[in-house]
Amino acid sequence: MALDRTIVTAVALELLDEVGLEGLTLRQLAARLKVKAPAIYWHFKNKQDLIDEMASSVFRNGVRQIIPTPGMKWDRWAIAYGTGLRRILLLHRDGAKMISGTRLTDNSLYEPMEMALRKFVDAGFSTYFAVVALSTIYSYVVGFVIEEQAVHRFHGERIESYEPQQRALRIGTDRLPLALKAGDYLFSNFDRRFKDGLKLVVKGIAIRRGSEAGT
Amino acid sequence: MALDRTIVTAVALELLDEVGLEGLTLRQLAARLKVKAPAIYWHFKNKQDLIDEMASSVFRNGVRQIIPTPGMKWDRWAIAYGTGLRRILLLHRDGAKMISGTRLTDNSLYEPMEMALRKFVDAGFSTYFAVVALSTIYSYVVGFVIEEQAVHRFHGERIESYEPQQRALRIGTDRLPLALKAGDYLFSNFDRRFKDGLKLVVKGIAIRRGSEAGT
DNA sequence: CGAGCTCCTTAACATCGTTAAATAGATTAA
DNA sequence: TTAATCTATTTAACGATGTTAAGGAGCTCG
Repeated sequence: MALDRTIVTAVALELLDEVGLEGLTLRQLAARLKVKAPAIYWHFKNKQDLIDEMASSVFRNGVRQIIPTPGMKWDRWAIAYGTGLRRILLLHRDGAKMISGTRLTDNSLYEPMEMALRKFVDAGFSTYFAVVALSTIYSYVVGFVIEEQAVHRFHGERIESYEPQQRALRIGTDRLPLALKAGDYLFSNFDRRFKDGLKLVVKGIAIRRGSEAGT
Repeated sequence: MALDRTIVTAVALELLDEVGLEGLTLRQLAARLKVKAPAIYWHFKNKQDLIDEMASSVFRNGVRQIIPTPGMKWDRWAIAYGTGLRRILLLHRDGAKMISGTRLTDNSLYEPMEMALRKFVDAGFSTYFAVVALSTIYSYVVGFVIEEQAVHRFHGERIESYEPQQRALRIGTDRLPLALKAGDYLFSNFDRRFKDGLKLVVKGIAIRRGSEAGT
């Protein structure tokens, strides 16, 4: 009855948060919608089509967070872009994996991209280097959050084999002191490490701005 | 008979190259090994265990490419590390996705990590910033190659909806000139864009070296 | 010779994505 | 008003998947 792509997508995202991307099945989703599984095929071509729509929906809802603010200087905005992008990916369990495996064909996403590139170009970047800058931040964020969500699954819970003690046991105490210590930084305080990595990328963009790319 | 984890893993990687991560099934793998599917369970706890081993194997074989050379300056090596890491991920279809979804628990990987961190620390970085630097490159590379392999699946073939013309149609010609032009850069010449992004990251590491992180 | 271990097969299970066909309800056309 | 058409779903089924249980062949060693 009152069943359309929007509602199916919304409920699918709820289910995603509970069972993860692997656990997301059409039968479970259908049950939540008080419907049988094949009914979903009236609204979506197949499961991938549904997942594409889920990803697009998440992006569409969050895109405001990463649209350039007119007055803001390019480097401050670049930080805001990376931060906002991460926040979007963290909105749902396995968010980064979901989005990375998806073709974001939603046309409404090209306009924010245009604005983002414009921000760089207006600051004096070539179009090519604007693309490099933007996509480098994007790659960094997606890569970071995929790792983050592999450890944190959602908010809170941790996965056993990432427990510091387990890791320490495998490494041994003496021979690899740096690798051992690295665990403290790698598996806790993701916020801080993310921010520091992002700052570093933006600094790199700034410094390579004049010297055009490829040199 | 002559069936062990090494052989199963090797054949699984061959199969991966032909069918991709989604198409990789235990029955197909078993057929190649001239064996029935449950035989695999003698050597591996389950499918994830197999995939973990595949990923670890790829890494173990390629790790030499990303081990620091003693004489090399840290920033030149950082470039070599990113480049080598990408090459490893590109060795197999869906390589980046495979590795990103995997816990690399192989103990033999901690030693290269130790050496990598040592390279940074010896150059004057704090342990924390060495971790930030290394993991930032890692995240960037993984994120980049996931995208790259979504477009290129393997070497050569391209996926239809990424075809420039298709994209141009969706975007429209006039209103979003930068987003349109971006397609040229985003979907061709991955080598160049990767290298430029990597350079940018390494430059960022260099500049933030003195000013400790978190500031 | 026989017990036990290693490694594989046969058989089966629940579950999955997906398709085909039937069907109820609403809308439209005659 | 009735017949036809369209929309949205159900029922039934298919082939395929990961995985488990039980059994059996072949080797090793007491």
